[in-house]
Amino acid sequence: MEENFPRDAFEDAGYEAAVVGQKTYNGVAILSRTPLEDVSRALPGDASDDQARYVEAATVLDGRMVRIVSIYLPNGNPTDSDRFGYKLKWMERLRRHAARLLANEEPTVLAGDFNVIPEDGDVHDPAAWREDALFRIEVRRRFREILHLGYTDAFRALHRELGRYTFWDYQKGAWQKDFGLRIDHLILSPQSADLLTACDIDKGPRGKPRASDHTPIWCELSV
DNA sequence: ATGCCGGGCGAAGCCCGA
Repeated sequence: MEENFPRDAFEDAGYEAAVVGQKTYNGVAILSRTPLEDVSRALPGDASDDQARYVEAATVLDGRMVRIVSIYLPNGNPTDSDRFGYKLKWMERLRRHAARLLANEEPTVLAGDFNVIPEDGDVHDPAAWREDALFRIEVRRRFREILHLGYTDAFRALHRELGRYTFWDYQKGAWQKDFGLRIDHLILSPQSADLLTACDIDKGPRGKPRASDHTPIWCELSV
């Protein structure tokens, strides 16, 4: 819930926040050192969808409007449940909206937990994951459809190496064995891809006590 | 083919994640 978000702590640290949350389950946020404007709190295309999985905001940087979209894309497992259909529909809504965002011709970043493993090299054991909702061909196809609109996977644009992950399960010693997944992505519009100077995954936080099962991915855009 | 972790919720044990 937004009222439980530690807004004051972030303000003290110099950040404004755009937050969308719900009890127990989902939540997304954007933090910015510069004022946020034009905040959208839902992914268009289904007014009945009340899951807190989308927030979008713009801010002016160096006199130029920059737009950030923060998402928590549905997991979709099990694939024989309506959760999988919800994921596919959510991705189709995201594609439609991503197409519309291109018309702004702004530096735009689609960021977050996409729950999509793009390719074989993004999972330790592709064969074992083939039928999982994170790797099913229908899901990867929809992810590629978004890229093919003209977006760039920031990490893959700057790194050819395989086996670089953003998530490791808590179970079965996945972290110790480096059995991970690359499912958190920074997806850039042409105008932001033109400014991309660096992108990487920071494994440090995942190794700490009581860590999240995800670890940060970051990128740098420079004029 | 999942629930061996781990967190949230809420005060035990279920639900959920990926």
